[in-house]
Amino acid sequence: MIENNETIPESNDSIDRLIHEPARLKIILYLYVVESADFVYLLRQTGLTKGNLSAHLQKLEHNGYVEITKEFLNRIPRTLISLTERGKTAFEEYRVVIKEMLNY
Amino acid sequence: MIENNETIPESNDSIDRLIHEPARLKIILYLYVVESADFVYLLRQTGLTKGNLSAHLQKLEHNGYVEITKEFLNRIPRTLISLTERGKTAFEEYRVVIKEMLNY
DNA sequence: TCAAACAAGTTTGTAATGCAAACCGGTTTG
DNA sequence: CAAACCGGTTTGCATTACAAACTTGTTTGA
Repeated sequence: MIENNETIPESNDSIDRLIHEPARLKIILYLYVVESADFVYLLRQTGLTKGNLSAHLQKLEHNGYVEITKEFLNRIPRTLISLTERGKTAFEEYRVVIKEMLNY
Repeated sequence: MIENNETIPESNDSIDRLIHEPARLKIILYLYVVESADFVYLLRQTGLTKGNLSAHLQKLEHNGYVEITKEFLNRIPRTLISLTERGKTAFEEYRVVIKEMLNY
């Protein structure tokens, strides 16, 4: 039923939860400076477990924030990950939002 | 079932998830400037639903970040919420951590 | 007068999420 | 040629955020 005259929550939450999640924030921070990294590198840098990293990367990929390409480097698979333009922009916007919130 | 989490110091320089959650971050931001607010005020300011606000406040209270006192103002209940010293410190530390992270 | 509406929260049910263990296909090693 | 190893992915589980439903008490109004 329709009800309740409570304040309508502002749908404009503005914090991008996809980036906000600490594990993904870490990932993005690395990608932002490196421009391209492979799975193993991120694994070491972030300290996440493999499963965890894999899941987060897939989430980022599904949202178009990162691009994942797989290649073989003399028979060994190699997964390259890079921030897309969209991901880069989203991160920059996220940073602005947080900065304003915490005002510094 | 594992219980208890009293006073686990956020020792490491990792992100304090209790503050990091957007809904609670909002709450804390208001409390940080206002020093004391009532439930209804926070409700309007944050745009959260009542249930949601209630749950988050309880979580903050259980971790000693806020103090909740209930009083009656001519028969009407009034819930006052304020940041504790611990909460204030935690927030300031959180801000430093985020700042460092995003200010590479 | 008393029931219906309202106000201020709390509790409950559920869907989404993060996490690590288990798994998998291929490769190297002993 | 089996066992260990690598680079990931999938699965199962515990936690969480969220809003609906409920609760307790007060005001309104017919």
